[in-house]
Amino acid sequence: MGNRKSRTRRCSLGPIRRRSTITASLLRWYRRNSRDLPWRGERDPYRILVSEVMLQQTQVGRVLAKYPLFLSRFPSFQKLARAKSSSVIKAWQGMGYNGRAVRLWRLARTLMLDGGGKLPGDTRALQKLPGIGLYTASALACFTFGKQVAVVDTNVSRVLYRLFPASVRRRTVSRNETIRRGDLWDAAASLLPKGRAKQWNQALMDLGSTICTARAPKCGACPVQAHCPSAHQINRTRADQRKREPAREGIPNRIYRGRIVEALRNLNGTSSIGQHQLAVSIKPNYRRGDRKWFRQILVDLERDGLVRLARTTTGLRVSLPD
DNA sequence: AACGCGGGGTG
DNA sequence: CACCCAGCGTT
Repeated sequence: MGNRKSRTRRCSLGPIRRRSTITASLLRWYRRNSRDLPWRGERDPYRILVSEVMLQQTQVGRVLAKYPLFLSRFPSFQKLARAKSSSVIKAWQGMGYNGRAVRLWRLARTLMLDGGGKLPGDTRALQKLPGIGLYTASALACFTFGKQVAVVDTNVSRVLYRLFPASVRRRTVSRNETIRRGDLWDAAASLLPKGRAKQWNQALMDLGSTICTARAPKCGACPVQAHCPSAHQINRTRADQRKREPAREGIPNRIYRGRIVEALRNLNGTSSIGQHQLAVSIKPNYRRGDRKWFRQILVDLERDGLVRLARTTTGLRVSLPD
């Protein structure tokens, strides 16, 4: 793959000489500037998995604050699998995207049930597990099993697009600078320095998160600025017309969802709460006209495994699932 | 390909 | 206030 002669990849990234210079510069920079993150010192695949799932669309700073507590509460696949999903959802407090907690819990149960209690080592098998997509599978393969595979997250994606704009074409611009997926992963794979995938992937991530940032990148401090066609040319972030999300009185549904789960976390023990009392607590001006809307939110949450709904003679009661 | 999903930090 | 974040699953 690093063979200069038979490069038949679709997306050539230019002369091999310049690529070597870039990889060498970046690896050198990384040796002196790597972030010291707790999961980078871990060997246990479980502990790395937890960090990767937490890091899905969630900033490092927030994960740092929650990671140790979660691990002390659930130190292993087995402990996680034996726990009630409600306790996992509670431990997820403050992380956002609560569905990740449910999927992680389901993953642990799947593993204890028919996976021999251990993560598979290859990307393909990993991706079949709940909550593990292409990124997380690749990250696990590389960071815990030492596989020489590319790992492309939002940081890497941005760095590659800026460094190789001609080769890594941007197909669509959506929320994040989304790049045409195939090209991007191909480009990342063709860049991997032999035997250094782990350092290389983490170097790209660190560069993206500390220097080559989405807004106001610090090109003057960049180790590869001399090779970057985008250096000092990032003027403004794109107006990125966000689609409006489903909302009620200006507040997105997902915020109400978050409020509901948070309210249930704060109930004591196994208790549940009546639908109306819950509704009023998460939307103070709750009215009859909101009933259908609120019911749908609850049904969606139930589908996502985040709440349990119980029909009683007095009406609907809501709690965290067992 | 386009959505929906949390919630806090930043410019 | 709008953008941003170590993405994933569904449609």
